[in-house]
Amino acid sequence: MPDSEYRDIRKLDLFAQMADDNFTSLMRGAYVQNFPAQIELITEGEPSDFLHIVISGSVDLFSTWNGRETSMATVRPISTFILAATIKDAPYLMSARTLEKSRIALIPSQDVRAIFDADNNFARAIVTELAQCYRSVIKSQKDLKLRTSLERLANYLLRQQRHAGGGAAFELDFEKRRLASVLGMTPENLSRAFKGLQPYGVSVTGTRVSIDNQADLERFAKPNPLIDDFST
Amino acid sequence: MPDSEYRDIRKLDLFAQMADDNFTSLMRGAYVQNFPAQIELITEGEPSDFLHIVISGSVDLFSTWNGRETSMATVRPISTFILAATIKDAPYLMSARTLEKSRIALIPSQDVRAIFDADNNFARAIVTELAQCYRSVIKSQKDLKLRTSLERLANYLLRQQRHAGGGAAFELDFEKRRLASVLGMTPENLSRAFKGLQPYGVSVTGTRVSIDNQADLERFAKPNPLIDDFST
DNA sequence: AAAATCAATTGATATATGTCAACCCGTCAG
DNA sequence: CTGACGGGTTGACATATATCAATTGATTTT
Repeated sequence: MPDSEYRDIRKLDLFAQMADDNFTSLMRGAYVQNFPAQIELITEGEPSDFLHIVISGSVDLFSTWNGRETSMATVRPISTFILAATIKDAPYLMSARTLEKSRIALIPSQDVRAIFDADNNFARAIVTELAQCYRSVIKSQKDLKLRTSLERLANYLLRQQRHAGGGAAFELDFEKRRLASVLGMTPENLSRAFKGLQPYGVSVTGTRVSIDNQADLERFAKPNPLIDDFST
Repeated sequence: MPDSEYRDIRKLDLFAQMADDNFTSLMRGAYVQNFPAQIELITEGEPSDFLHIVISGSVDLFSTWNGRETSMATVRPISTFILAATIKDAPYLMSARTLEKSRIALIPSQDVRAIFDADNNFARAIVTELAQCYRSVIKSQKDLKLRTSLERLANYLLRQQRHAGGGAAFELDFEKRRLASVLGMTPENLSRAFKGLQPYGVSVTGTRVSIDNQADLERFAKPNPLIDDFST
């Protein structure tokens, strides 16, 4: 692993405070691999052998049941996924596939658990990370249960806009079919939802979105920090 | 606080392994109170001043947005809630109200965070607890996104049946209107869903449910451990 | 360039779910 | 006893969302 990657991983909240020895030892056991797009990295139900870190590219976390599939989240550099399964030594609840060519570090789960037992700072960082993950899913759950698909899209656009810097025009960072799945609707319905937001000043061309009437859209979307803020 | 309660709380996974001194110190700062039914204990958005422990009774965790309300979970003795907010020192994402007369212990959040910093066993227990909570919400999310309301009800009944000991007949432990909210549907729709399960051998009288054709119902519900098992 | 592919869109239609109003039936207070 | 209340149910209807089939448009392959 190049030094720059090593340092980038070290900077993650999860690893920043742990003892040098322990971090080095974790990394010594790690594999780093380049994967092409559309490779299934893990399959739900399997034992959690590795903690994964996305170094570059992006990864889709999804789940299936009875022939249906839904996208649960997208992981972008640099962050980890499958932490809860690793810590609990329990089966993966979600599958993961690369969305594009991606570079992934794999840390054996038993190493993570061993260092977790030995390094208190690491253990604390894991608590913070898990609490963050937990709260994110709760927010997503509220989004799903309290809003219609049109409202979910409107709020997603506002979040994405802010994430992109706040300008009136920005790019979707999803393929639309996957955005639909993340938002809990069909691609057809997403197309119609975009049209449904036209009266509020939303226009779309390809992946480029432009919000022409910020106030109108916000009045409709009613964004709420307890659902839409990433940080809290 | 009576000794028996003290010991029951001590037995919780969250507190079982921590040092005696630290547990005692946590409990010394705790308030224990009896609340009548339908009291709002906490309101989403407020700072998380206390970690709550339900000693007896039951508590509904719910959220609201734009005049709508949805039930997120029910907490039954003996367990804690609002752990993630306490640890992150972040606002509550959910509100909580008593469903019946309930006895609740309140531990000041800053005490929890202080002991969390001082007691490694406690910190580890928190990790396990949070990982568990996180995985529960993920399962619930999968349930919501991958299943229709009829399928959610069918699987809920199977879970509840197992929880009640596995016999063909058992009691719902929810008021139906709240069950509807937990399952993400309206009370009217729940009524119809129960009827929709009659062909699979489900009959309901009041809160008593009887599953007359286990195999048929399971064939329809297709329960899956990665969604429906509590433990994993 | 022609053909093949695939995401995105559109229209027609079906299904799922929500809403509203009415009613039933227990419980409880007067 | 009686009337008010509240949860649950039912029917009629409205809306939201999914499904299916066809088309478009862009991109890649041959």
